Amino acid sequence: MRIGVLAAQAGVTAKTIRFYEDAGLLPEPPRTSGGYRHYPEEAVLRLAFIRDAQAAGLSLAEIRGVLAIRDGGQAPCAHVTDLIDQHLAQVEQRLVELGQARDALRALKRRAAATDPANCGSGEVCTILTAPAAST
Amino acid sequence: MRIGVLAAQAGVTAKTIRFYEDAGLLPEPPRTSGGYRHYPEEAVLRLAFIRDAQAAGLSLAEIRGVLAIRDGGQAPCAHVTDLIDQHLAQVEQRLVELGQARDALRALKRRAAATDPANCGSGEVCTILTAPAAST
DNA sequence: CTGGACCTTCCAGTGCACTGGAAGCTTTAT
DNA sequence: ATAAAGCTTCCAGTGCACTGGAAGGTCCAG
Repeated sequence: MRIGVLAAQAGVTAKTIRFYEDAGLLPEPPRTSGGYRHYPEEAVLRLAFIRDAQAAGLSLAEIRGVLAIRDGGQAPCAHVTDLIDQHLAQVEQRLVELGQARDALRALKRRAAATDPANCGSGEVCTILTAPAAST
Repeated sequence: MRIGVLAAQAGVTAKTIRFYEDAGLLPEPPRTSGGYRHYPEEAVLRLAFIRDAQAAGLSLAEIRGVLAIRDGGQAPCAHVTDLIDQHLAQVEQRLVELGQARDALRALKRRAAATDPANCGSGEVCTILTAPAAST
C-alpha cells in the first residue's frame, strides 16, 4: 500500500511516517518504479505498536531500542520490562511532585483570597506569589 | 552591582539574566562607561519573584504579563488569582492523567511478569505492549 | 492530454527555557 | 605591563516529536 493509505489506516500523517523512517523506527520500504514508497500490510502493526508504546510513555528513542532488539531476532521482553519499571518509577515520582505543586497552588489560592490589593505596595511585584512556593 | 554579582545573589547564571532581559522580564539596566550592565539592589527581588512564580508553575510568558501589570502601576492581584486558578486546574487534570498512566503501567508490569519469552512469535513486536495501554 | 490528487525531497520552524561558544572589550590584581 | 577574570554581542544548539511549505515528479480519470 502507499504511504497515504498506511497513514490513514494507522491514524498518523504521511509526514509522520517519513519522519519515523528517518528516525530509524520504520525500515525503508521498497519503492515503485515511480519512486513511491510501497508498504506491506505489517507496517500497520508496526505503527500500532509505536502508538501503544508511546501511550505507555516510552520515548521514540526507547521504542527504537525495542524495535531494534526485535528486528535483531530477539524477544525484547527483558528490555521492555526494564523500561516499564523505569517509567513506572518516573511516573510515581512525578505524581508526588505534582501533588506537592497542587498543594502549593492551593496555598497560594488561599493567600490570594485573603489579599487586599490596597495592601500591596509598589515595592514588591506581588505579595501573593513571593516567598511561599519556593520549595520545588 | 554587576551582572555576575546579581547572578550569584539570585542563584541564576549571567546568561539567564541577559536572556530574561531579551525576553522582556527585566528592564534594561543602565550601563557603566565601559558598557557593563549596572543593576540596582531591587533586581535581586525581581529575579526572586520570577523564581517564585516559576515554582508556582507560571511560564515566562505569564510572568512577563504579571510584571507588565505591576510595571504599569497596577496591582496584579486579579490577574495572578486567575493564573493560579488556571494552573491549579491544569495540575489537577494532569494528576488524573498521570494516575491513569500509572495504572496502565502497573497493568503492563503484571502482564510482563506473566509473559514467557518463548511464547512470543516474531510476527509481532512485543505482546506485552501491544493493545492494552491504548486508553490515554 | 490535462487537471488534480498524491507522491517525492529538502529545509526550516514549532515551543520552552535556557545553554554553549566564539571573538573581542574592560577591569582588577600583581 | 600583563595576565586573568569578568563583561560584551551574536549566533547557534539543546530535546522532543513532529509540522509546514516549496518545488517538483507520478498516476489516474475523464
